[in-house]
Amino acid sequence: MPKEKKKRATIRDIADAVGIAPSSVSKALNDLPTISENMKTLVRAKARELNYKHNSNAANLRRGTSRTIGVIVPKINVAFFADIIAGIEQTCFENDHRLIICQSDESFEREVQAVETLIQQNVDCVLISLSQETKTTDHLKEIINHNIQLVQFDRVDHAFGSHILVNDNQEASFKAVQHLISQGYKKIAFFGGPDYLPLYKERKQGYLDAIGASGLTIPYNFIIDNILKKEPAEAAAIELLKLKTAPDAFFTVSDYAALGVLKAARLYNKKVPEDIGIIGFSNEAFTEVTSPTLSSVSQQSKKMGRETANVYFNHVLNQQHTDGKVSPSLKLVIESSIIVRESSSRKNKRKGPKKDS
Amino acid sequence: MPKEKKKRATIRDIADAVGIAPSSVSKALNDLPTISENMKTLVRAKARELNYKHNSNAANLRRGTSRTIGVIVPKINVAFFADIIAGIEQTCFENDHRLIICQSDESFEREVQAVETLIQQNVDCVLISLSQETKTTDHLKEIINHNIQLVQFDRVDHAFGSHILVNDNQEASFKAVQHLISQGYKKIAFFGGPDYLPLYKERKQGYLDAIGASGLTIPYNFIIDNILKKEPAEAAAIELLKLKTAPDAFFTVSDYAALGVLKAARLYNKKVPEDIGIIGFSNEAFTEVTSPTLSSVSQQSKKMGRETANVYFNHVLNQQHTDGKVSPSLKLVIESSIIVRESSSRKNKRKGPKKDS
DNA sequence: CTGAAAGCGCTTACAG
DNA sequence: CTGAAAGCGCTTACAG
Repeated sequence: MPKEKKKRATIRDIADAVGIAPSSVSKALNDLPTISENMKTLVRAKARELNYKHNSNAANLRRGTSRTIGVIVPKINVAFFADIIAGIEQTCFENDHRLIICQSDESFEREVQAVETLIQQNVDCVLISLSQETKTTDHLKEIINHNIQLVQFDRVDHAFGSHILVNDNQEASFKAVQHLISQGYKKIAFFGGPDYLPLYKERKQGYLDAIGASGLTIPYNFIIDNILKKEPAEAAAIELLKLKTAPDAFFTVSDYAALGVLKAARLYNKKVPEDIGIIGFSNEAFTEVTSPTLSSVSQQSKKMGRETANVYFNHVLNQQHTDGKVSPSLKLVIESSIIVRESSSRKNKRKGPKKDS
Repeated sequence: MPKEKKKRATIRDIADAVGIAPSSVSKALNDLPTISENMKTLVRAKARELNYKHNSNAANLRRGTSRTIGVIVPKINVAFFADIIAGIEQTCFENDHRLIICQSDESFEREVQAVETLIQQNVDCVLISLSQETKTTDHLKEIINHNIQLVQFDRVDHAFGSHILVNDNQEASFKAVQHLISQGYKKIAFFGGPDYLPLYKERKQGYLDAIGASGLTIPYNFIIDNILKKEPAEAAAIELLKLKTAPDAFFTVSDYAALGVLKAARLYNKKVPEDIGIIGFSNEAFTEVTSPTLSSVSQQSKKMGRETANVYFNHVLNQQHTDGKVSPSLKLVIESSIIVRESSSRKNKRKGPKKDS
């Protein structure tokens, strides 16, 4: 065997070997109806023999479409985004599209660069969740300017006219608190996030709505913002549990905070869920392994990824094929689900909660 | 504004606008020394004005190289692989390469398809961690046959001649057990994985080596295979703790198993780390939030991702540039680090363990 | 320093 | 049903 690099086989090689024109080879490989079955069989056999691989670069250039989706997320290795990416990948695979992944690392500058990269790569569609630093959206306009489809998800700019996919934070909180009430808890404390972020504002509003709808009265000091981590949650829970009228349940907008509450309860020898109910948010992996296991709100992140990609595949592509018109921007909301585990199951104890996959 | 799709600007558009040849525009934009600074400035200004974006597809086709890396992992949304991908992405970004991600979903068939896809995409290099189903490597040979570089990581076929990057499982276990011994634990039990997998065989050997080196004697029944989850670990630990001569420490090859041991210890009112020492493996996120926090072996997955990509960027590319020779296959081992937390810190209690990022 | 020409490997009207 | 020709947007010897 000679050592020199063997060049990849091209349709021309197949054409020469079979004794037909390259254009016919192309049509045969693409299974166009204008080629005889006989010839297709011949061509396919020769292609296999020559170890021919289709050259996407060339085809993309010619076609002007790349069958590639680009996705930009703040962090690839945060469980929420990793799950979303897994969902997107699955849907892309089903639709025979490639996936190029960029991470902004929460930097506006890197996000702009990522957009630039994806435009250069000629992707057909960009799926993006904005970085924390992102305040302007000129770079998103660039995407549109280059006739590339755009779908925003989770961290979105509502003011920018694109398809959008978000969680139902408010409704999810509402349901979480409703669940606690259904279990007989009456004095439900709330540990929120920084109130200036829409996400946390919504989660708080859902709590307030559920309390309001139930007719329960909650003291002001049961509602505390900006408690996302374990340690502050533990400290805050201890303060509340000291009170004469202490909470009998906690709804926290973070699972880490729920963990802190759990520790505080243990310190006070309060039994969970008998004396104290707890439900967190995000359905982190550890909620399944604590003792007791922690109830939580699942954002169904993998499903969210699938839905995001499907906005392109089902909605945009179909529209383009059928009427060629640009459809108005979609606003989709992914329904969260309440994962009931031990920490909030005072009645009708369940085994084997639904798993989020 | 007219509604028709505006075409992307090309180098020809710039050429016409500036009044020079397209080839000169290309050279100017690529900053080749053969073009005057004056002209470069002119061209760049016009490019910006026309909102020109480089077309990677065209350039790749012409150059025959895509500046794109392909990566195939079993699961995108498993923390270990998500971290590895984050590391790979970071290194690709630093080296101005794109990243195409495929997941085999532990299916051999999908892995073969992913390889096919990446060859078609003309990637310059494939980074792969094999699926559980993968027993043959003809598809890897295909990669080589198409002059594409190949680096295997973590789940590798040692027999296949490619660059390889793996963890130091055996050495890591050795160090973990050594750590327990240094803390004064003497009767150290081992909960392993399925013994037929090399990974777990290595971890077990490391344990045995450390015990052997220390001169300690361990009863046979302290060594139990195939305990990876929480519940079996809890049950097994309970059985051991019942004994007259019970273990005073547990090394488990999974953090979930460590969690089960922790629960068993709590049941027996054994204090951790005073009465019982525990160290797990993988440094899962939850090890930081349990009470007490769990010591664990960190595989430094993000670093592993960076190193994997760097095999291509530092080693392969450099070799190609300097002497053009194909270098022999590299075998790299990533050193794990012992993350000492509360569950094994009987002496010299530390605060703030090193974080794995 | 600038330009004309060829060509990367496909696909797609168009002709026959 | 098959083929000849043009061209997608670049890059790169080569000439001047």
